[in-house]
Amino acid sequence: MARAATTTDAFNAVAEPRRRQILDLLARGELAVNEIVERMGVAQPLVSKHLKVLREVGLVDVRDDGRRRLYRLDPVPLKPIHEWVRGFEQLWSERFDRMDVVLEELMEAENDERKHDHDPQRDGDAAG
Amino acid sequence: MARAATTTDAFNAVAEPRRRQILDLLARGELAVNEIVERMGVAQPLVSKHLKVLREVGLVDVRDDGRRRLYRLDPVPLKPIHEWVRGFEQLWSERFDRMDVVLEELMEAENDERKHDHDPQRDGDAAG
DNA sequence: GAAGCGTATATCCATATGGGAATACGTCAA
DNA sequence: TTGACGTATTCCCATATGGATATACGCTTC
Repeated sequence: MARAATTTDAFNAVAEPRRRQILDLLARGELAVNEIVERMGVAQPLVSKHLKVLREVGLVDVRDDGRRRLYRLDPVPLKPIHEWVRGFEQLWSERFDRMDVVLEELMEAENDERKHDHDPQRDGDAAG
Repeated sequence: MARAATTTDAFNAVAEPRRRQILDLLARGELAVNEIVERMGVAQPLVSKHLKVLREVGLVDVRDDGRRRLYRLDPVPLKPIHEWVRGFEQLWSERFDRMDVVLEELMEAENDERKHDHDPQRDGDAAG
């Protein structure tokens, strides 16, 4: 019945453009409510409401500072979104129209993760 | 006023779990409505409704086949989501604890985007 | 304590959602 | 044509949204 609450998960929370905008702002660093209000040009109560939604899905943390409240980004709840969409990436990306390249990149990525030992000179070729 | 329509963009369309499920199913290949209904175990009119939303945001294409309608995935509208979330990836991912690697990957991505201009007549060359 | 600031909460409203049920529509088989 | 099938559409409802406005709360300074 009715649409799922915006506080259900990050998918729903982030469907609202202004909430994405807030997250974009907070990506640069901690901000007080009023600073967000000024940068966005919307009413303060509205910003507080959006922040509440973001808090409830864990996308932001709050910290008291005198009579101000400083909000900080917590990107972790975005992970499921990233992972879900990522599964479709190969279906649109030009980078993936040749399977050998795809596999090569995947293996490089795995190697990077496993031994943190990547090749320092690989800028003259490829993709060109 | 009121929440933005589900048909506003992919962000809103995809906020609904069943719609993500449909896209997951279609990622494997074209499906008729009834096949989706069976795999999801929900009422047929509901599936048709969800498909309509997905159609309106361009996430699926339809094709008539006798009295059936075959739905096919079109992942392109997911791109903005992927790109937006990707901007936050470095904030949680282990792969990004080495800044040099991060910067290198970002520059590659930018180059890829800028050169989108690649030769339309030949698809067998370059890129590798 | 009073005033003022920064922020959160409470109403109010129009809107349209996801679901269920019933039904209309188009196509194929007798 | 008649019927069955596969899909889409219509009507109904409870729900809660985003925004506007007004107000309450907590802290700080006087």
